[in-house]
Amino acid sequence: MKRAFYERPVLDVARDLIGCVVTHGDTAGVIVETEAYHESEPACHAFVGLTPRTRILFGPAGRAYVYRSYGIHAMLNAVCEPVGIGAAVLIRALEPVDGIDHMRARRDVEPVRQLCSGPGKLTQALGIELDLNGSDLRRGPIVFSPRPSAWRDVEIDVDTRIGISRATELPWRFVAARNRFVSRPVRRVAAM
DNA sequence: CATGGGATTGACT
DNA sequence: GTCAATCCCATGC
Repeated sequence: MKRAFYERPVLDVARDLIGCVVTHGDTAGVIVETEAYHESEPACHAFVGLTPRTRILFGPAGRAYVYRSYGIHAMLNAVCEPVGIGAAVLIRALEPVDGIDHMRARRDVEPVRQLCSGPGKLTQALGIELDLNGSDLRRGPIVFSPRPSAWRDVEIDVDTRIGISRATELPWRFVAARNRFVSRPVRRVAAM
């Protein structure tokens, strides 16, 4: 997708990324779960303002923001909104499409359902690490591409975000309806 | 420079 | 259901 796709309001991008494809090397999957984060709310890293860590978030849209969570997991985000506004979409789950055996080897688990069903799992399955922070999602090595035709009219459920302690009430989690590859089922469904 | 807290996961009770 | 692992970085002295 072009830069303009990511320069829009982060909630729109989070919704529209459902059904799009993430590719890294020989592995790829369809995005089935996302969350939006925006500098205006305290769950977003950019809430604290411009620091070395949040520099990427405030930069040009369409780049990867990759950070380490709990000292263990890498989290993949797509930076959104115009330069100067800190916002990003967290990629929380993929439906595996390509390189499934490679994913199995990296994850050391067999069932396809468990390969990318969580933000830390999918980065491990795709081999995404912190060195890709700031990379361009159009040029690679991580590439985001538009919805395949089968995903054109995907139905999307909305729910509150997972694993945060602040701004927990915001319905900023987006999930492909009835999809079995998500990290957790939706609790409070508000179909769109 | 020391401290504390995670946008999580997997193992275990 | 509980809990520890483990690293980055924001914050405060």
